[in-house]
Amino acid sequence: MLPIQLFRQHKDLVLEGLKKKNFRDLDLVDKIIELDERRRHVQNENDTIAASVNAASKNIGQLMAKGDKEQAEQLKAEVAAHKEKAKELAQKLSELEAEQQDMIIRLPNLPHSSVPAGKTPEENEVVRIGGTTPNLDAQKLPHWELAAKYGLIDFELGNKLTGSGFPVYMGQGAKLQRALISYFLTYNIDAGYKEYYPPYMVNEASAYGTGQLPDKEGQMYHATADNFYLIPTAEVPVTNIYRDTIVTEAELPVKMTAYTPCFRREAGSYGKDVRGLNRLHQFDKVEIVQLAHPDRSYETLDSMVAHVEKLIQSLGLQYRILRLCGGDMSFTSALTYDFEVYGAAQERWLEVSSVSNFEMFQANRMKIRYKDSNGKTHLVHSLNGSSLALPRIMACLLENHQTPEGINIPEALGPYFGKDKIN
RNA sequence: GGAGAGAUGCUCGAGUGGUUGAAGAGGCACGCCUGGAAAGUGUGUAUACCUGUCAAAGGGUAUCCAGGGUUCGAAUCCCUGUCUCUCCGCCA
Repeated sequence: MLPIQLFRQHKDLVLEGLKKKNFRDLDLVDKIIELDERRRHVQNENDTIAASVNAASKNIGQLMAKGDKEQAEQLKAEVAAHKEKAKELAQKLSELEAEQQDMIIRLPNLPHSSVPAGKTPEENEVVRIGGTTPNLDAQKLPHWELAAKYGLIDFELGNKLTGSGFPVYMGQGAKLQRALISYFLTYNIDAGYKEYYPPYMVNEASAYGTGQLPDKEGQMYHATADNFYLIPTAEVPVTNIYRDTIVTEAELPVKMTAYTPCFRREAGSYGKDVRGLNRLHQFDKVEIVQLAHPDRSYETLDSMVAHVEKLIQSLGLQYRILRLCGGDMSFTSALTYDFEVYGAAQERWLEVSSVSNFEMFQANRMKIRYKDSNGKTHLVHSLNGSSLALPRIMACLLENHQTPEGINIPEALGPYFGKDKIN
């Protein structure tokens, strides 16, 4: 949610940003500004009348204490006349506040100046490509066949237990999963991130805080009996740890990491995109989240990109980094880098991480602030990224490191997996 | 799931209708004291919005879990919800 001050002070920037993000309903901006003026006017009236009622009440109290009943009764009658008007204004004010909130909440975050214009994923900018494509022979297999060949994952069994998109990992497949989680977490912790193990379900307030609600409830599984949502990413519970808190400037940046499974309904997707591990309803992910000083959040973003890049490199995978164009960015993001890894058998790029700076968009919703040396509070900037999403990493590890003798496990995973080959 | 108790500021904790945004204590910050420290001592220490201003100071409104209600006036009374604790039941 954009701060209202931004509309009042920099309307042009708001409009420019919204256009870049391909937001259509630009009239909303003027409506918000107009509504804001009305709201302030009404608040002024409301405050004035409330002040007079308060003063009169105080007077009545003093008169009562003195025993001057007559005077008190007279004042009461006077106040009663104001009361109706006061109630009306208070009602009006809360209506206007709600209306304003409803409008602002519909506006996406503004893109950073470096975000390329564009509407579709094709217009994303390739920042760089790293790693190398393995030389696989003609017998190369896609990961779902490798998974079957080595008994790593049973997709059919998942269908039986739950439904499609809920694979069962087993044997060395399960172990590889566990090894990846441990490796990623340790890697993050070594870089100064504090590990958290959060709930897998969140309440409405949390889902609202990171921007899943309203509007995107269709993407989450909803436990209606208790009104909880299964988390679509660890970002939700982890960022909300700091909801409604004020930290000192010295505490920034706050660096957090967590492993969680992620649950996504992915309604409407089907076909070859969802083959094997490419798209699941439940998958594992290790997430990194930072709360940064507004002046330094882009340095933070760069450092997170470098951090994720190094992690992918250590797995010996070919990857590319994209800077998303305005139209392909998420609602809440100001700048997003996507990491894609090349699946050498499928011959497709697969997204394995998305590193974003949300600037103050989430912080404003969640009221995450810091206090500067003058004692003034400001919103922090929030950032997050995957490091990393497991299924597609596993898919690419299987595909890219396959040999006739088995699947080579990258050296970095040795301490966690305990073997250098799946066979 | 059943019964009961409770939710106050950074923390503890007082407060059952009238200058209570909130006593007291602790913590923290700054000053004094000191050769330096401790002790002592003084001051300060919530958030949002409105107003004001180049900034600020200042003024106003709201907030004592949340949302409603009673009242001229609510932290204090009533209703609903949430959460916590204790006991019982169940249970990995």
